[in-house]
Amino acid sequence: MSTKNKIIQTSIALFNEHGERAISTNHIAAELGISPGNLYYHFKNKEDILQHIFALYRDHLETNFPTVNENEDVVSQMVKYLDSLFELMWQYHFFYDNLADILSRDETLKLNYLALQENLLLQAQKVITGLKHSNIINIDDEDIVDLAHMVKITVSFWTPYVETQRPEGKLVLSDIYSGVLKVLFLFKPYSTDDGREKIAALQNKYRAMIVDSE
Amino acid sequence: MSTKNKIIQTSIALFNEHGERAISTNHIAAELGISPGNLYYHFKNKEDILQHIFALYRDHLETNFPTVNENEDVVSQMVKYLDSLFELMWQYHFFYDNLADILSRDETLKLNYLALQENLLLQAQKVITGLKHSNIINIDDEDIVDLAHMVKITVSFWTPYVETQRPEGKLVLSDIYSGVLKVLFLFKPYSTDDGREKIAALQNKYRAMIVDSE
DNA sequence: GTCTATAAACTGATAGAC
DNA sequence: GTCTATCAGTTTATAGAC
Repeated sequence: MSTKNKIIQTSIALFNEHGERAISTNHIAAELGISPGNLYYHFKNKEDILQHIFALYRDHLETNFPTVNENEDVVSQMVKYLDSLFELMWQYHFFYDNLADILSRDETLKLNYLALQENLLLQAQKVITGLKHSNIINIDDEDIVDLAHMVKITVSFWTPYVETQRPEGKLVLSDIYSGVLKVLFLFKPYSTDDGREKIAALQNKYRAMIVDSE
Repeated sequence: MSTKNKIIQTSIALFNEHGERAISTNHIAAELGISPGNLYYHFKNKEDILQHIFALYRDHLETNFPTVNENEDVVSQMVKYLDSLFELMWQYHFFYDNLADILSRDETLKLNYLALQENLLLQAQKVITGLKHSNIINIDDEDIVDLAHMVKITVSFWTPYVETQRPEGKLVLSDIYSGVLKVLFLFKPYSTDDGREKIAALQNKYRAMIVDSE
């Protein structure tokens, strides 16, 4: 792996472990066993590193946008998407632990973040519309945007919520599953008779996975 | 006002304006026109200031816990509570902009925060149970805890969500109202025929308030 | 590409005079 | 209670040698 890539990977690991704020460029260099000068040869500054990390995150996200496979069950497609989404949030959770702060210090990053958010809102609306057209849920069209926002808030802030609700703030694998369950919970009250069963089955599956992983 | 109080109030204002991270004890002293030494006479360190601010926040919150006035409409009691809750979140929004980070640096603060959270979860459950017993909503008892968590996430992260969804991150008064609307939206799919009307009436009221305040 | 050395700026914090 | 003076430590960032 190139030094540049090593710096990015080590930064992500340290940021997730100790928080972005607590980690200086010196820490990153020391962890890698390289000099601070070398780090600054590869990156203009810490902001620059954060921007590269965000680009990586966005790429993961955009290559995993929900597929529209007509032959496959809509619900299982959605759950696959949710699954990879929450895992991604786990991989980059430091970013959401400090979201408002990080974005307020870097105008460029903020603009990139905003562009992605617009995309994600549309994506969430598409998923909800798909569930509606497949008769899984029944929701007024005028409520779709609101529900999409609720899904976004839940996904975005699930990791900081979990971390701040327990004495030892470490995230574990089962937290991903309970995040998926929270989104299913948002859909549940809108479910049709048909959808209710499918959602209940998924809930049971994820609850079992939580128990298994402990 | 005592110097100690002035330091707290100025700190809240500066933290909300520029973010907690960007504001040092030197900044606070300079803004007040006092010396850094004087600030350290009143507070042991920056953590100490944050703990005092949190105590203030908690006191506001606990004196505004939802009243159980049997003679008054349950829904309007709840909305009054939501209203003051979101206003409080606005007054201390810097705290939630950086929640995971701030708590990870101060064990004592984290424990105080956790104790409050337990209380708030119970409080949210009580409100939901109240709505159920008044026949405003219809919800399975086993779903109440999940819904309470969703309400908590929504209230806690509403201000950072709004700030990070627009180019200029400043919060305005109407953001409080749309926060209340988001919580009403969470209750809506559970509403009974009777409750649906009451919730719709409130939605209209808050939507009008948003328009008026712009 | 990488290292050493180092500067400039800032932060948190304290001692001692008034 | 408040100020001046000052410290030790940290962070970001660069210049110049290898």
